Amino acid sequence: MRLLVIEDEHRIAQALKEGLEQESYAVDVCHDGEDGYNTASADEYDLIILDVMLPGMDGIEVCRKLRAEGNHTPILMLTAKDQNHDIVHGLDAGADDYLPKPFSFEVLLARVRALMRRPNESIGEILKVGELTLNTNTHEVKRSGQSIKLSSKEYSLLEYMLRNKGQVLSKNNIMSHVWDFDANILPNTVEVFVAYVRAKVDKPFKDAELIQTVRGFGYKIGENS
Amino acid sequence: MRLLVIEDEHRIAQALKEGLEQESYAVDVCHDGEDGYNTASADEYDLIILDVMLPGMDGIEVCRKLRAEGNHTPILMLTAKDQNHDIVHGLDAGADDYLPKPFSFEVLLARVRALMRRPNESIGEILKVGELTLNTNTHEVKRSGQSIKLSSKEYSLLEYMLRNKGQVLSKNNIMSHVWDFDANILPNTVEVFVAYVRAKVDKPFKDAELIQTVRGFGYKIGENS
DNA sequence: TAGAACTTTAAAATTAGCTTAAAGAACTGG
DNA sequence: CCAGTTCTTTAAGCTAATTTTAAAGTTCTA
Repeated sequence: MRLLVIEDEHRIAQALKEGLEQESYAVDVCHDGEDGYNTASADEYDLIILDVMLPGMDGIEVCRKLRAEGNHTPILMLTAKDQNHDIVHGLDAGADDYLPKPFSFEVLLARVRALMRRPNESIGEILKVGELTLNTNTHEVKRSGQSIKLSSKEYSLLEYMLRNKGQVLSKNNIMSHVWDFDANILPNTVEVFVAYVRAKVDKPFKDAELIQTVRGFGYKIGENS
Repeated sequence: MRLLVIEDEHRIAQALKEGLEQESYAVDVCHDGEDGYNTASADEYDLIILDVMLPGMDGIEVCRKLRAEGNHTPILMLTAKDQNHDIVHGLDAGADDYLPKPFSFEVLLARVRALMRRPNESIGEILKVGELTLNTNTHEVKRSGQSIKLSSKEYSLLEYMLRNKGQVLSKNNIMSHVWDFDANILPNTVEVFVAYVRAKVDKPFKDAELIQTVRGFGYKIGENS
């Protein structure tokens, strides 16, 4: 779990870093709002500990900007004692929690744990065609309940086709979307991989063939012709 | 939104009820732990405001019992001022938040709003996959009742995987969540640590291998393929 | 029915991941 | 503060799986 601490007082920042590292968290530190904001939006953290009072851009502002750009990383805000308006503003700016200074490390840790405890909410996008499903999170591919094991390229090919189901995809199109840029591939490679995927996804099942050849144009995945 | 207030001081309970009703929440009140616990487990509330100090069964106990029976209703705990151990115990018992008395109504309202915003059903602090458990509080890791000793990095890696169980995590993803910022690590380091964790967590146990390699994509922790 | 378009097969080339060993860091107990 | 220990990281060799190519076989259609 990787945390970002945005706190201008070096003494506190250092203490937090050390204490949290003791608890086996990976911790990065920024000392002003600007820097903190940039770091937070550039990298994916699991939690941000954010001081309200910061030189330049303050904590509320940092928080608001991160939320505005769709960043949902949990934020624990450190507020000055008895500054209720900080708390209210902070929470309204999208902070998930606050901790009034001064606080004991033990309490901080409990708050951090509580915030980390949130759901595994990753919304697994599941691509489907007929009885075939592909879970983009777990990379699980199934047909009629039966699990299918694909290699990396096979998976990429199938995923690409499913994301464009019903459409006819030319070999060139497939080549440029499934292989990378500098990948000098022959069209035959696509044919071979289509065959591999068919062998695992279509052949073992009696019902409709999902992957269809459109002679002269390319391939298509879909339920019926 | 329906709230339950469990608070023995009638004056405070009444003030909360009125204030919250003003905000158009439906509010029920209980005056002791027993009654509060029964009410909370009988009916489905959207939020429970729970005083720690209660006659009979105290707030911590109420909280623990509700969580034990799988109730995930967000709980905001009211603690006595400067009783840090209350806070820690409360959070560890599964409370989602706390508010030290005395508090302004404005702050309470902000906390209530924040909790309501939060996705329900936050995961407990014990992470599990099959027979494997990891206690994020004590850092204890067990499989089939047997205690397993992990180093700090090994622990971090396993925790991260468990928090994202079922999902395929690329080496890069793992690198950026388990190691910090300036950590220049090779992907091979991840491979080595996965091997270490496997050696302690999977190898000594005959049953299913929990940590799976998804060739070309990364690693996944989960019960079955 | 000839030729283009696709399929299949099998072998060669490449790569990902595992293992091992050893160097360097960070702790620990005296 | 130092020596021994444990933990973290790198590097290199190995294996097995995947990717790619090439060539021979089929099918379709004009």
